[in-house]
Amino acid sequence: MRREFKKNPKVLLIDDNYEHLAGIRELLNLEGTFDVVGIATNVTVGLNLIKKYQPDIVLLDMNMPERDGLQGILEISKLGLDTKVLALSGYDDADLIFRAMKIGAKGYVLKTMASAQLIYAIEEVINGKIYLPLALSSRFFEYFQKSFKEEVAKKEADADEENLLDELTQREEEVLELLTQGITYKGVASKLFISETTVKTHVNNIFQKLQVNDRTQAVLYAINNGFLTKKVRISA
Amino acid sequence: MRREFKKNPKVLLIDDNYEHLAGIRELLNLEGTFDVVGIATNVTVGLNLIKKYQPDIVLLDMNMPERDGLQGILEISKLGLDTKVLALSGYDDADLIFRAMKIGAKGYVLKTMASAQLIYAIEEVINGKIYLPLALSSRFFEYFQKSFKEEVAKKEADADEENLLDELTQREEEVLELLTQGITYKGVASKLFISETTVKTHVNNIFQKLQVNDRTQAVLYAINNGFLTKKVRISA
DNA sequence: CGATTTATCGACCGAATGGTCTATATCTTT
DNA sequence: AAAGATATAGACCATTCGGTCGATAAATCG
Repeated sequence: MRREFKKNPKVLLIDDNYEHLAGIRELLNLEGTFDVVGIATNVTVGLNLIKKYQPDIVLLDMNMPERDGLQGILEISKLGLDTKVLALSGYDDADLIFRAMKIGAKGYVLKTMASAQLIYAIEEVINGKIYLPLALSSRFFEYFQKSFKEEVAKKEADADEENLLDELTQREEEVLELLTQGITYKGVASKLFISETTVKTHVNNIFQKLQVNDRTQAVLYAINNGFLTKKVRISA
Repeated sequence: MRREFKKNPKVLLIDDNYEHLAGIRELLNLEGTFDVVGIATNVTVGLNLIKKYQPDIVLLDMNMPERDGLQGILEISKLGLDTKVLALSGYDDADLIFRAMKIGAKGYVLKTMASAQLIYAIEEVINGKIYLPLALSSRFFEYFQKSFKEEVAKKEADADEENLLDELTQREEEVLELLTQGITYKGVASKLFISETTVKTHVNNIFQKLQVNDRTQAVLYAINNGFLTKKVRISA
């Protein structure tokens, strides 16, 4: 038996640029510590190869026509194997990086990066880590914070501006909650053990306090102002 | 004038551990390229100092009693100055890191890290970059992906299960969209230049397709099944 | 204690809603 | 050409909705 004692990790490459594909294969073969078990120039073929060889890691180009890289990540993860995906891209598009990481890519490297860094990234990912070069993680975090900036600003504004929902009495909240389930006045009356007239009185008060004219608008206001999620709201 | 030609960046420290506070001040003074303009052992005092000295960067301890670090970040950002916040913590708590970065911390370093790395982090942040050491960004990404895992899984499930909204014809969608704004039949009729009877016919068809009995339930179904965000939905 | 808020209820009324049945004109699909 | 889906519309009717006025009782607040 002339085999290595330590089995090499299986690597699969997907990239629509065949030259680049061949280049990486060559690089990894020279390195000698990886087995490139397959290459594909599109996701469809790649998926079949993954099913067949169950590689430890897939280097997946993000910038491909038709079925793009993001979709590819999702479909690979849908296979249910524990194949890791290392995203490859020619550009440091923050949005692309963000979305790729969000849906489960274990790393993201640029094609322009040095071979040594690519090797390192592959090793890290295979070892169960997540690897994003400093330059890219920087872009990622800018985008990440930007995408949450509105949310944070809104939360601050929400805290400042008085919520009309706070004007409601307990009983009115109960009525509103039932209204948001599309229950009729008669139904609300029987659920709360009060008369239909009383329900109507409460509803009228609710409308005035929320400054709306009908139940649909009241329900919309309630939803948009966190009435349903009120009790489960996060602090920061 | 014996002043330096290049003005040193102003640094402010907030940490409830006074010894640690003094230690960092000493370190930065020795370094000679920073001006420590103030120190505070709680956020309240710190905020006043920030208002007074408008530092370029604040080193803010995350693990403080009472008003905690996260709240501190929010309040500093609320001041509207462009003071950057570098979070300090004794532990690599993924949740804390995630939330701190989410609400706008420009970096996050552990107290156990080497002085040189702290200096480097401060410099990076002052230069407008976001700095997260590899070890912490790794933790961050694990947490990040975990928190999106459910969302992704749900999105896949959503794609599988047929959405009753897809049964609607174009015209019915238009009608439903107006219904979700709480517009009356008469109003919908005039907006779509059709008779009220026709609106009612469409509405009836909508109810049957969505398996509901009234407009409130229809609106709720629409919202819960992404009707309003349908056109702006992200692909992956 | 008097004033205010809150919760309850009745009666009356007009407008809006929802259901059903029928019917016509287009347009697509088989 | 026949069948099916779609958009349009009228007639009729019961129910629901929303508004208004007034009224009682309990609780709270100053």
